[in-house]
Amino acid sequence: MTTAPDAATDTPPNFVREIIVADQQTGKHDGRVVTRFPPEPNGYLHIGHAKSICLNFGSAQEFGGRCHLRFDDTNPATEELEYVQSIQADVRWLGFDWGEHLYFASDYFERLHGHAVELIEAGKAYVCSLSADEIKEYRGNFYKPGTDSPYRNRSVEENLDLFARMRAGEFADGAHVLRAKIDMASSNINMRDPPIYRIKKATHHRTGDKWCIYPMYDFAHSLSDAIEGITHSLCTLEFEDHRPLYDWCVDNVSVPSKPRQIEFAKLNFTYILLSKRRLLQLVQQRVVDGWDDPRMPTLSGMRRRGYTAEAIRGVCERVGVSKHNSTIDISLLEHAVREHLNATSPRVMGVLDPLKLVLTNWPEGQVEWIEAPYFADDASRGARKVPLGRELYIEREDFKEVMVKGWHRLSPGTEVRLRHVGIIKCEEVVKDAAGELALLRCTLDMETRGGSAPGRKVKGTIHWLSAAHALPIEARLYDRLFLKENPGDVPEGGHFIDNMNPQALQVVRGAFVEPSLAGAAPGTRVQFERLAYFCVDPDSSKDLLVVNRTISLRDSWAKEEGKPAGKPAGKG
RNA sequence: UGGGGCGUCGGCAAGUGGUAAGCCAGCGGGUUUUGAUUCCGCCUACCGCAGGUUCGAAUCCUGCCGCCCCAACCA
Repeated sequence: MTTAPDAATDTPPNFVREIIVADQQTGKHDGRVVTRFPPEPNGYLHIGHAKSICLNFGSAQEFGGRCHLRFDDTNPATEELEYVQSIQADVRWLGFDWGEHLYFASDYFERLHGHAVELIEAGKAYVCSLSADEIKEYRGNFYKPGTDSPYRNRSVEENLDLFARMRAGEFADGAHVLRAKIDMASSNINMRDPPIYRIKKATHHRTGDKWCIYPMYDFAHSLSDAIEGITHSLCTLEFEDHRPLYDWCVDNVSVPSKPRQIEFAKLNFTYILLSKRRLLQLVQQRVVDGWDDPRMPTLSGMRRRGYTAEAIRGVCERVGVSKHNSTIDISLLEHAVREHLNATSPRVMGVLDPLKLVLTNWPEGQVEWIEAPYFADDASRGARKVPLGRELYIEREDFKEVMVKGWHRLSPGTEVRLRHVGIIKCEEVVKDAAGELALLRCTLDMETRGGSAPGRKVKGTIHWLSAAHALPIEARLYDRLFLKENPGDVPEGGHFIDNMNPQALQVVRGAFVEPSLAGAAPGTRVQFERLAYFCVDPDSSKDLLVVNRTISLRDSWAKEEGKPAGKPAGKG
């Protein structure tokens, strides 16, 4: 009994992999592994889908199989071409490739229809003319078995005729439905003669008006899997009750293979909402700026925000695959994002809230271009030149007029290091007429140029910009979209939108970045040293760079400062 | 009054009869020209509860308890 793949891929073992390994060992499906990712094109993909994508494509990859991308487009009322395009882009961005295997359930409409006829001919399906309400009534409930439809015993001929006329468009929506004849007394309500075809006179985004009857999920999905030779059909937990019906469909129709449905728990995160219905509301009510708003948990939103595919794949891997309904701590996602960005983002300097600082002993008009490496620990990864002049901007937050214990940035009379430059001392604090802090006058210790000097030690290093060269930017600071750990937890009479974080987006104008970023392409990711990771937004123009804060750096000082006092403050 | 799942550290999650991995979070410390990164420690879980089988059980059996899903002509 060996589960060798684990060690090789460094991914934790899980029950799905175990099943596949066991199937390969027993020679089931001749050892082939064919999976599929089957989205309905009725919305954008979000991070919850990422788990399914990684599982399906990942399993196929791992076992030398293939994974199909199949659109489950059987409900023309909710589906759109825009979604089929965005879904493909997102799956590709995540790093997966379906090769030739792009399919649509709608491509099987003719064939599925044939299988429906096959069922009718075998006496295993019938046209039911009860209304939706009546069908519901006849279905019974959890405790009461259903009762047979009065149309259950229509003759094969009549069923065939009726079904043909349904297809021909002779009847209005809802007039008839084709039902599988299974067992109205089953303890599993899905088996109580489930409808498998309904009349829906709607234009389909691919088949247009060719059809006015459409197959239902259970029938279309199971047979599509079988038609494609899917071996392992991975879906989420809520479909467990559907498995008997899935198997019934495959077993009662002449399809070339017998796939196995396996259910796993879907992904959930604290502070994130992954309900398609609700995400759609956010978009439609314009609470956000679209599906790709960087505050959205959609793959397109996260991409625009600066999250990387590697990070998202990484979380999916760490999270594992099980049958528990679980909610992952959002910090795991944040960790994965920081981890990858830390390893890949060039460091540059940007100032979000500028405070002017004058180096009084720096000659007026003199500019020095300092060579600064993009990665402090690896010079081979490149460098850029940063201009240094007499007038600088530093982060307002890095100056405190009144010292506090533990503070090691700038204060009147204290020293701090200017990154890549040397040690400066704050000699004078200048205020404006209104008494507001206007600028700092400092001196640069020329003995410490470069940043260090024997015997000199300063605890703080701050970032800065040459005022004359600083590039104006618009910084969009993003934060969690919801304040509640479970955004879907809404009090009586409340709305989930009430749980939103009004500060989830703060637009900062009047921020600056070093000139090396001039003309940076949208999608460029960098770290603003000591602040956060940023990503250049497509809204940027030649006049104004727009950057999105992907995620802030961890900040143990802020945490320290925010701590409640250990003991009552001393008096006096 | 039904059926289907699931219960292992704060959050995930390994473990499949031999005496509880790992990750995230949290806490403490070292290094550091990012209070970042990194490194080193700590986080002492009686495995939902109660019985039973066994030399030995998180792992097997029984009974409870708790949580999730299911009664669309949605997927």
